[in-house]
Amino acid sequence: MTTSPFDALIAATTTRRSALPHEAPLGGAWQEQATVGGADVESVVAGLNERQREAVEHRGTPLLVTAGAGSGKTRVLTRRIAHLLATGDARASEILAITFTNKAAAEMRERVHALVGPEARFMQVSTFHSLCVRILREHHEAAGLRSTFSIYDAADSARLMKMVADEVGIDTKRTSERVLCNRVSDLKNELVGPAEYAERFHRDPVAKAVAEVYPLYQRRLADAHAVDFDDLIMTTVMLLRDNAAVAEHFHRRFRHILVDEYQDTNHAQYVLVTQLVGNGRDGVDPGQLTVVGDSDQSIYAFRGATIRNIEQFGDDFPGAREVILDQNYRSTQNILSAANAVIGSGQGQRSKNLWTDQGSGDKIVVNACPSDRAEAQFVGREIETLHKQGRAWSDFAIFFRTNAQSRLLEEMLMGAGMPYRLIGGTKFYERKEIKDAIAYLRAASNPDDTVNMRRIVNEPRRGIGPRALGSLLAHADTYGVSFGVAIAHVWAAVARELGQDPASTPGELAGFDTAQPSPDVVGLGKAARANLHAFWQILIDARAADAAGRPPAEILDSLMDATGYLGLLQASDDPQDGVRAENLAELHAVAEDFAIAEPDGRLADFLERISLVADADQLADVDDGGQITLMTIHTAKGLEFPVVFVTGMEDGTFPHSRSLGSASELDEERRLAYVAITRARELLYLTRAGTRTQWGTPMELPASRFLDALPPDVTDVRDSLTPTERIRAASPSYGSGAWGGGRVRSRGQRRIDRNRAGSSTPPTQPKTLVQVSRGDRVNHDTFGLGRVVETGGSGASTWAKVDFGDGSVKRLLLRYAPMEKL
DNA sequence: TGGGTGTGGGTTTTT
DNA sequence: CCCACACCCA
Repeated sequence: MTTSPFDALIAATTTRRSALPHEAPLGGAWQEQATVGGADVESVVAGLNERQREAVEHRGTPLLVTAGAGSGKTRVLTRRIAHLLATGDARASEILAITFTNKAAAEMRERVHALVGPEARFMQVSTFHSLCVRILREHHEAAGLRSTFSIYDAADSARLMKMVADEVGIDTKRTSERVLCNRVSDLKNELVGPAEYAERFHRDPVAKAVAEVYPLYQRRLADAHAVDFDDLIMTTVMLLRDNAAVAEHFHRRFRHILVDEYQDTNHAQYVLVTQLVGNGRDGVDPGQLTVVGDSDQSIYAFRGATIRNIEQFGDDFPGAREVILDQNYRSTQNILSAANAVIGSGQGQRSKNLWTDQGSGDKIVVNACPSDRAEAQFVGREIETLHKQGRAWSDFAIFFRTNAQSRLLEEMLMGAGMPYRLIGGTKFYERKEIKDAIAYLRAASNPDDTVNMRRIVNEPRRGIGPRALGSLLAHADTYGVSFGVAIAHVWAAVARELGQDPASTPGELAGFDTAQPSPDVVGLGKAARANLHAFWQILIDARAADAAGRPPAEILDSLMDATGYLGLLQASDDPQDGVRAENLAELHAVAEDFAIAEPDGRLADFLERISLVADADQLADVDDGGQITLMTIHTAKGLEFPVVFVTGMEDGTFPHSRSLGSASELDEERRLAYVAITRARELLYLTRAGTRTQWGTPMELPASRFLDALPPDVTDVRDSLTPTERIRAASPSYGSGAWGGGRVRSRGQRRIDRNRAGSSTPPTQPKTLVQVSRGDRVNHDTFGLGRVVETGGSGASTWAKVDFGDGSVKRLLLRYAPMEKL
C-alpha cells in the first residue's frame, strides 16, 4: 500500500538498503572506501577554500556555518552531502535537507546529483512545509487527521476566519480577518495553542478578539479536515512530541539533518528541528545537525523568524562548532563595501566584513529621478545601452520593495519591446478561476472542506442564494454534520424522489453513510434542490474517477465541463473570460506535468503539490532564453545577477512606510537592502523617484536613508537631487506656506494635489502631521475607529489619546500613528 | 435571486 | 486605483 510519494520513497530506500554492500556503522574506518555512487572524496572537496573544506569535512558535533552573502553557502551544503556519501559516512536515505522554497530544494537535489550520481534521489530534500505534509500524511491517524486533509492557503484561512468572526459577532471592519489571521499565525509560530492563549489575561481588544476567535477557528478547521500553513508545522511538532514511536522512527531514519537559511526559522521550526535530531533518550543517538545561515540576511521576522535560533545555536546544541565564511566569490569589492556600509549603519547590527580578491570593479550608480515613470525610463535606457554593448537580457534583474511597483516597470519594458519575466505579482494560484477550479478539486477530495464547498456551491450560478445557504447551514448545525454533508442529504432525498436508491452509492463517494437514512433539508425551493442534487452528483462522479485511478488532469476536465464552468467562460463576450479559460488550460497543463512526474499520483497528491508552491518556484520552470527578471527583493534572496537595479530607494518605499516607526523593523529593512545589494555581481544601480503614484495619487518622497550610508568613493552619483529638490534647495523660502489639509495618509507623507502635480508650483512642505483635536473621530490602521479624548506635545512629538471603545485608550504619536482623521 | 450601483477600505514582504 | 461588500431594485 504505497499511496504517497513518501511511502514510495521509504519502500525504495528499504530495498536499496539491503542491496548496498556496506551495511556498516558510521565512522572514520570507511574513509578508504573512496567511491560510492560515482564521486571520489578528493574531487568533492576540490576547489574549496580552507574554511569551506572544514565545514564539508566536519564530523561528530553539531555544526553552524555562518555564511555571508555569496560566500559559497549552497556549495558547502551540497559538497558536504556529497562528502558524506563519498566517504560512506552516510547513505543517501539517511540524509534530510530542509530548505525554505521548493526551488532551493530542487536545486540542491540537482547539484548533489551532479556530484554523486543517481544515489542522490534517495535523499530527502524538502521545504519545512512539504516535509511536514509528508509526515502528517504518513502518520495522519496519529495526528488525528484524515489522509486527504485539505491545506488552506492565506486566502482560504481568511475566508474561514471571516465566517468565524461573523459567528461570534466580531466586527471585521474594526478588526479585519486579515489581522486576526496574522495574530493566530504568530501564536502558532510560537506554538501557543487556543486553550493556552484563552487562559492568558488580555487587555488589548484585538487580543481579546483573538482569544475568542482562535479556538473556534481551530474547531472549524478540524471540522473541515483542514490545516492552515502554520498548522502544518505546529501539528507535526505536537505529533512528534506526543508520539514517541513516530519520533523514534524518524530518529532512526534521518541520521544527518541539514538546514538551509537557518536565520529564517521561527520558534516552531526550531523546535521541529530539535525533535528530528532527537536527544538520545529513546536509545537512538542524536542525528548530526548542520545549519547554515547569515543573521544579516534575516528578512522574515514579520513571519515569526527569529535570529535567536542562529545566535543561540551554541547554547541549544552544546559542543557545537562554528565555521565562518566571509570570503565573497560573487561581487566586486565596491558592491561589497556598499553592502557592508549599509548593514553597518544599523542599530542592532554587528559590522560586516565581506571581502573579495576580485578587485573593486565599477562604481555603483546612484540616480534620483523626477518621478516613478522617469525612473522606469531611466532603467530601460540603461538596460538598452548595456544590451547593445553585448550583455544578454538575462543578465539583468530589476528589484522592488512591493509588488505594486512592478506595473510601471512592466509597461516600460513592454513599450520598449524588451523581453522580461515577472516573478510573483498576481500569482497564478490566486486568480479567481484557478482558485475556483482548485476548490472543486478540494471539495471532491474532501467533502467536509467547508470553505471550498461554500466557495463553489453557487459558482457558476445555480440559484443557491443567501436563503438556500441559510437552510443548508441550519441543517448542518442541527445534525452536527458539515456543510458538504448537508448538501449530500439533499442529494439523497432528491435521489429517493426520483426512485433511485442512494445506498447504491458507497459512503466514501457520497460523503456520508448511505446505508443509514438521512434527514432531508427543510426550506429549499424545488429548483435549488434539483441543482444541489446535480452539483453533488458531479462531485461524486469526480470521487469515483479518482478512486478508479483516473489522473487529476482528467478529473479537472470533467469537473470544469460538467459544472458548465468552462462553457460559460467560452460563451462569454468578455475578453477577460477568454484569458480565464486560458488560465484553466494552464492549470490542466500543470496537472498533466504532474502525471508525468508522478504517474501513480492521485488527486490528493496533486493537491498537496500545488498547495505548497511559492513565487520563487516559478524561476525553476521558466526556460529563460534571455529575459530581464523582475521581482521583489524577498523573492530575490538566494539569487544573483550580473547587473542589478534596485528601484524605489525612497524613505516610505524602501524602507517601507510601515517600518518607519520601529527600530527593529527598520533594521529588517536594512537587512533587506543588504540582501538586494549583494545579489549583484558586476553592476549595481540604486534609483529613486521624487514622486511616486500610490493609490492613484502622486506622493512626494525623500531619498532613502540607505542611500546616505553609501561610502562616497564607491558611488557614481548621476543625480543626487530631483529637479524639484534642486529648486527648493536654491530658494529655501519657496512654497513653505501651509498647504492643503485634506486627508493625511498614514505615512506622514504629503499628498500632492492631482492638478498641481508637475505644474510650476509644486508643494514643498516636507511633512504634515494629522491635525486632530478633542472630539475628532479617527480611523487607525490597527485599532480601528476611535475618538480623540486628549491631545498634547508639540512638533514631532505631538500626541493624542484616543478611545477606541472596548475600554482601550491609547496614547499615540501623531508622527507615526497610521491614523487618519474622519 | 441576481444584477446593478455606490461606498469604503486596503498594499509591505511569503511558506 | 481596484476590489469586496452592502444595499437597492426588478
